[in-house]
Amino acid sequence: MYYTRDNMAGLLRGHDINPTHQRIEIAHALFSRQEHLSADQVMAFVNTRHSETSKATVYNTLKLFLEKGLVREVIVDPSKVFFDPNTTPHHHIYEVDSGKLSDIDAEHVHISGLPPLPDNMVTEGIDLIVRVRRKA
Amino acid sequence: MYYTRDNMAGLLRGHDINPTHQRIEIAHALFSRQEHLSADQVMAFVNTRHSETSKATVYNTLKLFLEKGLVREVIVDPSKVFFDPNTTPHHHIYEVDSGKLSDIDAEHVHISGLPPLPDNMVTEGIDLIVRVRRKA
DNA sequence: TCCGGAAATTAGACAAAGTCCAGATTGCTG
DNA sequence: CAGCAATCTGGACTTTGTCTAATTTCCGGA
Repeated sequence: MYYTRDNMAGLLRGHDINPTHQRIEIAHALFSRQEHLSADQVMAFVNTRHSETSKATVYNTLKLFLEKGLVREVIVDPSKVFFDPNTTPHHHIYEVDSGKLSDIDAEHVHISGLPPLPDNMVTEGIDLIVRVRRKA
Repeated sequence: MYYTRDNMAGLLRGHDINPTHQRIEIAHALFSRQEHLSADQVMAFVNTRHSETSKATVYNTLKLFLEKGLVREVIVDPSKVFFDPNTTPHHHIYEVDSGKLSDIDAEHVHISGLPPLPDNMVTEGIDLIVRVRRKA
C-alpha cells in the first residue's frame, strides 16, 4: 500500500476534505513518510520541490486534518506539536535528548485501574508516553 | 502538613537548593496551592503581593526546581508547560476544552505489555494522560 | 567593619511557534 | 462570462520561553 500523490485525493475525500493542490502536497508529505512531523517540517518538505505553500495554509490544513481525523496530534515536546499520520491506537516513545519519536503498537499494551470519569465527561483519547534517555 | 513560607526554606535545602527570597516565593506559590501552574501563573501569583520577581528568575527557578526533582513538568497543552508540585507517581486527566488538569493516583493503575527498550536507553518516566471532553 | 568574589537576580532584547486578517486566487455553477 | 463560495496568501501580531550583560545580594576572611 503506497501513498502516492494520486492516492491522496481519494484519502482526503474519504475524510470529507476537499482535495486541493496544497492539501494533497501536505497529506503526501506526512503519509509518504509515515513519520511524526512538526508544522515546520511539513512546510519545509512541501516547499522543497518548487510549489510554494504559505505558513498559514500549512497550519490551517493541519488543523483541518486533525478535525477530520486524518492525522493525530502528539504533544511531547514542550516547544512544538507533532502530527502523526498513524491514527490506529498506539503509544509513543520519546527520546528526550534527540527529540526522536517512535511508535508503540497499542495491541499488546494493557492499561487497567483507571478511575471512572464523571458522568458528563467522555474520553477523547489516552496518551501514553515513555520518556527515555541515552544511558550516561 | 502545611506549606507555609517558613517551611519552604527547609524543603528547598532538602533538595540541595539555596533558599533565596524569590525561590521561597515561587516554591510557596506552587506548594501552598498543590496545583498545576504555568510559568505565567506562577509569575502572576508571586507578584500579586508586592515583591517583584522577574520573568527570567521565574523561568530559571522553575528549571532549577525541575532539575533538583522538586517539581515535575506536565506537557499536555500544546502552548504551555505546567509545573506540578506533586512528585509522587501519578498520572493526569486533561480536560481539553477548559485546560483543567487533575491527578490520577498511580497506585491502582497498572500498565503492562510495554516493549523492552534498547540496551543503551533508560526510562526517564512514563506519562499517561487521559484526555477528556464535556459531553455534547 | 570592610573587601572581594561567587551566586543570584534583573530588564529588556531576542527567537520560535502559532494565530489572525484583509485581500487575492481559484474553481464552480448557472 | 459573471457571481459566489471556498481557499490561499503575506505579513503583522501574540505568546511562551531564552539569552545576555549589567547589577545586586550574600558571605567568608582580614
